[in-house]
Amino acid sequence: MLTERQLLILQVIIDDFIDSAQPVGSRAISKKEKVSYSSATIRNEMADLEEMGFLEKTHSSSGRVPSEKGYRFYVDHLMSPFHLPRSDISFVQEAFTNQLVEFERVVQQSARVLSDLTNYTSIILGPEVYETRLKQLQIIPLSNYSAVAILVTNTGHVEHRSFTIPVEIHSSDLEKMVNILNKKLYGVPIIHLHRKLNSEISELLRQHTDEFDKAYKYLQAALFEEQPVKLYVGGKTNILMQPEFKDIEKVRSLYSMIEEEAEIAHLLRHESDEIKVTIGQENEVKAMKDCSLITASYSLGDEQMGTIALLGPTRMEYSKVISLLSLLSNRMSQTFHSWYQNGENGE
Amino acid sequence: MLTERQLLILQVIIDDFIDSAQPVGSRAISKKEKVSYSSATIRNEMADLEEMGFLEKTHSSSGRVPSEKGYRFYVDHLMSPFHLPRSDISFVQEAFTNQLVEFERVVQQSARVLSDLTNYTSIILGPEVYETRLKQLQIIPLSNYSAVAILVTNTGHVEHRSFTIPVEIHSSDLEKMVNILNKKLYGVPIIHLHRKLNSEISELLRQHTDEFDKAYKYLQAALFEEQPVKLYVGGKTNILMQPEFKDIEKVRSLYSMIEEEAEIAHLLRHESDEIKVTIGQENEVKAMKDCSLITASYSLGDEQMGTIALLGPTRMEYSKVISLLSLLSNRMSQTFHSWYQNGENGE
DNA sequence: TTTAGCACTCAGTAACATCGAGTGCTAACA
DNA sequence: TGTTAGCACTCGATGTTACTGAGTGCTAAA
Repeated sequence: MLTERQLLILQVIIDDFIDSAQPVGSRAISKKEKVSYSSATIRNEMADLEEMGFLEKTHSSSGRVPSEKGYRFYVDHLMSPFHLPRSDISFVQEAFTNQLVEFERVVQQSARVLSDLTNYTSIILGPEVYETRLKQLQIIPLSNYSAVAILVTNTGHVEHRSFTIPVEIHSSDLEKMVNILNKKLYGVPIIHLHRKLNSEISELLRQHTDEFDKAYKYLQAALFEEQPVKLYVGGKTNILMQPEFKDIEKVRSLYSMIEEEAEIAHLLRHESDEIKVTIGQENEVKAMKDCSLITASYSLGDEQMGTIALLGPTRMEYSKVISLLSLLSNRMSQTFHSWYQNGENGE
Repeated sequence: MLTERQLLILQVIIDDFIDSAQPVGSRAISKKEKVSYSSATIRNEMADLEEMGFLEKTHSSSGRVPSEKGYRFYVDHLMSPFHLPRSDISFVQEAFTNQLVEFERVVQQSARVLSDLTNYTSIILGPEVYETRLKQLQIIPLSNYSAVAILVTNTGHVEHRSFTIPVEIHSSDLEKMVNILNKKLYGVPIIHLHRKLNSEISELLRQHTDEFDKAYKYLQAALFEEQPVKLYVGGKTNILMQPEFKDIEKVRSLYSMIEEEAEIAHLLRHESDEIKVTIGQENEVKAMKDCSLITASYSLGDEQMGTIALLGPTRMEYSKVISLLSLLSNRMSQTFHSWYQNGENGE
């Protein structure tokens, strides 16, 4: 077990290192207000803390640097709560006072806020709204050969796709089909659309002509293909400001990782509604072994909608980032909740 | 004037440097097949070429490096035409064989193709279709308090925006208004929408109730706000592979430049339908002083729709890039043309 | 006019000394 | 017995010097 003094020293060292990015020496610590021991004492404690695996040296006569275990301990037990400055809080508030009435915009805006208020890269996953239901389906012919299909959900989300119409399909057929679909599918949760289509509806449609069948296939391809979850990334260049990314090679591997949307999406998705901190090697992905990822979820009532995250070096301002993520995830949930209430009752 | 021999030597030097990124020495040149002079002769010529400003030295005893003037001359007079490998050509073809029927997708795809086939960053501006006309306007109520407005053009482009409805406006009013708008605005070119709305239509609407007026204001804000032209960027990380961008500082300034969409858009827009090469300091923007930008336009008939561009270090494979841009811009124009024909006739 | 030859330049590298921030350890102190 | 002063030691960083070699410019001969 760690003594009070060790806890204090470890905390001060990590705080200092997070701030300065430089190995911390015993003398520097002994000079801190909070600490009233001589550098020699500190040195002894440091040696112990290193032996226990919380600190590391970059070379035999260097100051100490937190190990990943050190960060982990810091995050779990040591970190002092961060009070966001007024300016930051009002910056967040302002971002939400705009007439935002689309999920997409709120999410985009939030990503920007997160990266603007930190020196890290923000990643937001979602929103995946399980309660999203089909509001309306529409086909608008553009010519004899093409049309655009539009799908509107009760959350105001609009999905659209243009497609060419094979000659053998008449546009009136399409129209009829859309009418049928609208009747049958109104209010169906989007995530069940696919299934519902494949089971009931395709059966129903097949009772009509062959042309229907073909038209249906087209429509399905156009509108109901599995859509990957959206990823919003903000402040990609922030990473370049971190001294740990002076090495182009690191930057490259991290950037190309971020492009791998599927992988990121998988990484972000998380169960609990608590804030989760993943430090360095705790990350499954190699390219992130020098990074920490902090994730929080936003939700609609009990249902989780998505994840917001910040990606930075392991030397991260954990405390600040956690406060910020917490604030933002609440603010997002709140916003969505208020809409949804209206949407439900207002019909 | 330059002698034949000087032309040859300059060409070989620049070709070599583009390939190797290393200063080129006289000995290396004299060993090339095409060149049958001794290194001493080459040295003399090099000294002359340097005096004329086509070459530079990095230090007094280093090999030569092309100056910007050298590149300019190379691009204008020296470059040998590049034959794209079969594989590249078929790669481009394949990208266009998909069932692409939306401008956006074609453009996105093209940006990807460009960056995949080069080690540079691709930027595509547009499409700005002057012939785009309003096809249909729609308001779909989501609740008593909100609705989504959808605008569809004859090119299959869909624009949408959710908005909250103030209590004093009844949704049936909105509906009526949309009907009027649809009648009056059908077929109006999108770029004239704004004007038309402000002149004729608002007059017309004002003849109705006050509520109409308010609803109209809302709708206008929601749908017809000036939309900035879209920018598609591909292969941002490609820049990191270039040895001239080993310096993080350069990368950062370039990246933050690319984020300035308005500026980039302004830079890319270009008049002629020829391929335009801008080398180093010829660029107005400071952050691009070590870069070259090569732009080509794609069009619909005589009307230019937008610009495709590649951004890389001044040491660029000009020849290859020009061939590629030319191929792609043709391919894009062709594709759009074929749709548009259909769209026009098919009503 | 071309080229061989040679003196010269300078980035890059390696070897070596110096400096100083930091450590670990020991012995003295409260 | 816990704390601290003192000191020898370590090692990255920095600076000096010397050496190497790819490259040049110039001169003189072919």
